[in-house]
Amino acid sequence: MASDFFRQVYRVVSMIPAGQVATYGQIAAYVGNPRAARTVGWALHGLPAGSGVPWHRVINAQGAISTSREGSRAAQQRAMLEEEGVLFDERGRTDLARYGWKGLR
DNA sequence: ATAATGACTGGGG
DNA sequence: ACCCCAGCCATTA
Repeated sequence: MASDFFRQVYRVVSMIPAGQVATYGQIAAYVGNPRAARTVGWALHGLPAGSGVPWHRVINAQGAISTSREGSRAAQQRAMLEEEGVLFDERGRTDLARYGWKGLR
């Protein structure tokens, strides 16, 4: 566990500013593997609570929460994002064009 | 080393 | 918009 890949993922996710969200594919691209979106999800899956990593700011390319397809974590993720200013529509989606993280630039 | 799995993504019907 | 399918990748058994 905790391979270099995971650490890179954690580092990138930690860079996401509050009030903004990034997609799994985007994180994957930042670590050098734009095709490893699934692996990014896997990395966050094994991430313990209180690790300091804002995993809740990572969502799928559709701007929706995919957290294990359902569960208490999904609801909590939505709540945390709303608290940061990220609003969801009726369909549970965010406006990536507005909240999407553009990167460090 | 091979097979299965999963918090993904994009393309096609 | 919705549903289904195939491709991709690192980790785990």
